[in-house]
Amino acid sequence: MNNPVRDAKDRLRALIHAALRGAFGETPLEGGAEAIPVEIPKNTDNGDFSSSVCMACSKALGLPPRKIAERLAELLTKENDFLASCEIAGPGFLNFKLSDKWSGDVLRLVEESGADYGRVDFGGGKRVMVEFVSANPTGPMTIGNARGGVLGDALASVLDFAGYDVTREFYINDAGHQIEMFALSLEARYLQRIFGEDYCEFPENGYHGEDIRQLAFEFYTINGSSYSECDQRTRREALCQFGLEKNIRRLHDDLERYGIIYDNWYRESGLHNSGYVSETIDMLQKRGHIYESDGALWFRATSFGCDKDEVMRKQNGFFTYYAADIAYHRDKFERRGFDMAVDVFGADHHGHTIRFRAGMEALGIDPSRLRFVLMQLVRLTRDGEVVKVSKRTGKAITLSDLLDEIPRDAARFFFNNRQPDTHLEFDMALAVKQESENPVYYVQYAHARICSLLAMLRQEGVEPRRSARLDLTLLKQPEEISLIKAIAAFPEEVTVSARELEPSRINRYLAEVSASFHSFYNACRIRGQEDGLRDARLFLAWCARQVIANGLRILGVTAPEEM
RNA sequence: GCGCCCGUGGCGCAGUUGGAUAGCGCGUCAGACUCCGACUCUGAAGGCCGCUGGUUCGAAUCCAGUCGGGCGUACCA
Repeated sequence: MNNPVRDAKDRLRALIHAALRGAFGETPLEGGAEAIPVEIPKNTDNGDFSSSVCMACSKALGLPPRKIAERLAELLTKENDFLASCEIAGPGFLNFKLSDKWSGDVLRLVEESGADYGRVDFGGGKRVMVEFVSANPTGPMTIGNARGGVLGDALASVLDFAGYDVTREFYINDAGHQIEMFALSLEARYLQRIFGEDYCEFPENGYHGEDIRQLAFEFYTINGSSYSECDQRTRREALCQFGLEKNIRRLHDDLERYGIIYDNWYRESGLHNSGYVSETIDMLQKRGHIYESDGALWFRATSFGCDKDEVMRKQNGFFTYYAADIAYHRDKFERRGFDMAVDVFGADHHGHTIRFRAGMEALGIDPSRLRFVLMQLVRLTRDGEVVKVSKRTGKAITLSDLLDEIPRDAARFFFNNRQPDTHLEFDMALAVKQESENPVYYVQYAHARICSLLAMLRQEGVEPRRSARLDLTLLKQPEEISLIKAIAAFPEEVTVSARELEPSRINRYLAEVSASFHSFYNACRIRGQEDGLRDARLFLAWCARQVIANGLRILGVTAPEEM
């Protein structure tokens, strides 16, 4: 057992299944025990778990739900150490209360698993790649990248916790039109540095940022004017290489400062240089999905549900970004053998999802192996006012600007605090507040409070005891019970987060456990209680600390022992 | 035009494969420490789940339509 909630549900399903067979000789639901609905009721008065199975079976059995419920309840209440009670309520719900053995099992599992409590084998060791941020190497990272960074990183951790073999990857778009523009912009600044501002026109769609000028000047400082006389191509390549390496280094460092470490940085240019892009197009051609028109090569995307075809190779002979991306994703599945690939990107790219899937299908790769997390844009605010630019630079706020102002923990927690597909409001004033209205402090405080409690009792000579020497059935106050339930929910929360690709559930879960702990802490004193009760409660607090620490670790947020 | 996402108390958001009285945080109001960290807790007020119809024992959830907001629909990435 490593998932108490899932196990309890499965066990209840099996019991109900057996009772149905016992009472009616059949299970009228298709799918057998698996299909029996069992859930945790919102209202705790309705028990620990409940089932609406009687309503679902009513028609097939030709009996009113309550009649079915009566027959089942009779069989289900026969002695067993798992169920404490089974009651009939409302239109025919079966409401179950579990015996307190279950609570003890939950806490013993936390003790046994420690830092691994919450790990489940949902992923079955399948290899999954999470590709995220993949910001253009032509400039610094934006706030949007900051959200994508946390989202991707936390998602990767969740998947790891859920039993996948995870690889984090950054895809560097170091080829194509924008890199051309990058090179042209650098060249212009370089030549202007040598021959004066009027020497040449700045390219029309070039990058006007100060960072480009800076890069060109650095290049000049190192190489002097030696590249002013050589042929254009050599000059551009040298400048481009120089600029890219500098920028990629910076992306790497900014992300590291943010707590994000990639397993792999993958270069688009490699796909072109090795001929993999054209090989991929050849493959599509052999399968009959490519045609020529107006001097360009087109992919018949309309055969796969898209509303228009896509250019793969332009009139000018260059491949489109789309062609490279199809090759890149083919590489993920075919050459590197990932079972699943997740792409995290901005909602403004949502049009890609269907086109990417079309490409995979055309290549004979099951498109369901490719999944997407789309995130909406971020709105930065300060005290209710929208913040557009950095006070210091007057330019759009970059990730490193943000980290100059906001602690890493707060930034990481905030950017993951909402479902990806909703617009996220990031209140910079709130993020630095050390008060309960700031959710990250609320959670961290709960952790610190428990640590401090443990330390204090230790000083008084009270060590936490092993569960084997405790009577956990002493924990029966409502606050104790609901804290145990909250702790029990963690593995299932990890499972659902992984299944839905939704790491923000972990934030909400942590806030819940923390609230549950604080309530417990206020209602149930530990110091000064009779030894047995004191030790049981201390153990419960210790378990709560472990769960909070594990959850925070998934988010890449620290779990401080004091604040 | 076509396509995707989002409409839930004043604000920000949850709500699992349809389930019982729609929750949480902030804010508002009223309370709780000579006692384990008050960075905390307890309670109250506050909602036609955008609107209309449909599916059924049962809808915030599924379907159709409609209104409002965001985005996409390049031989850019």
